Amino acid sequence: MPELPEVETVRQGLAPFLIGSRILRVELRRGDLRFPFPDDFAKNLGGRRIVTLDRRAKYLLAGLDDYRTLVAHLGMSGSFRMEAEPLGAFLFPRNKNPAHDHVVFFLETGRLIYNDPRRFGYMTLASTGALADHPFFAGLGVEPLSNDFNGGMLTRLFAGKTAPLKSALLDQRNIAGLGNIYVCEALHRAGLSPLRAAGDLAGEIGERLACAVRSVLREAIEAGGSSLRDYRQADGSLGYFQHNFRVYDREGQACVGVDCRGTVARRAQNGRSTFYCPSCQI
DNA sequence: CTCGTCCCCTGGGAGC
DNA sequence: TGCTCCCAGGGGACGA
Repeated sequence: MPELPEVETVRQGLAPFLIGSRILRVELRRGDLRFPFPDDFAKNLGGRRIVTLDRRAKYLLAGLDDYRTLVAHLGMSGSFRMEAEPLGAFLFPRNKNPAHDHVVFFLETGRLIYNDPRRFGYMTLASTGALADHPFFAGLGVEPLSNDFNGGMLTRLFAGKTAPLKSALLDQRNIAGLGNIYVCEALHRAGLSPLRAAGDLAGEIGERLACAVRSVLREAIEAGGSSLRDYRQADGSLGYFQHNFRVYDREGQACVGVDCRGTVARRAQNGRSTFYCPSCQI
């Protein structure tokens, strides 16, 4: 489900409820998600105050007052929702099967519930100061919305790589936070074929791709992310960037590129669907 | 190292 | 209506 824009949208939605709020207790309804919860996970969270809420790649990071950080990854189908009354109506997305509510955080500000049908998500506690060295983060690539990310660095990053552009962009060790949707969308915006070798980016083309990546991510965050199946914003409302897809899930439809008469195609790369226009992506 | 394939899990939609 | 098959916003473990 969630790529960088969705996680960022969730972060922004949860921040007012979480930052400054104390965790009264945590209820684990099963012992594992993708991985087992660490020993004493719930116990160690009880009584802590959340002081920061950040995002790295597709991870949510809740910094605690004991210099540890609650790390959460939503996998494909994970979602957080906040049930709180101060804002009026209960914030309760109706589409969630309560059988998949796996973790409940009882906060001073309400209940924060983690729901995840496929259980590809995971959570852990890590030392805040050593986060960069944690196995989840040590190998992660550049944040595409950071100042470090631009055409020159992208060209250098991909230099010598024989993997197709699609795979290189999806690889979290290169750029952290892109997923299948936004890779497809960025490549279309840049007019680049997903099949082209990554090492092949000349200077001006690298700049075009970097700009496309940044613009699609920024616009998606602005739109509250993309709601396909399970994704909702933290308050249960839908994102609407899916209405702006140019290629993703548009197989057989007309390319929306200016002056392009092509048709959107789909093919498998690394076991996932790539959507692209063979006419204007070269 | 770098690639591709398979797998984890549940649910929704298409087709018969 | 009900079954089967395919597919899905992620990513880790393999083997070549």
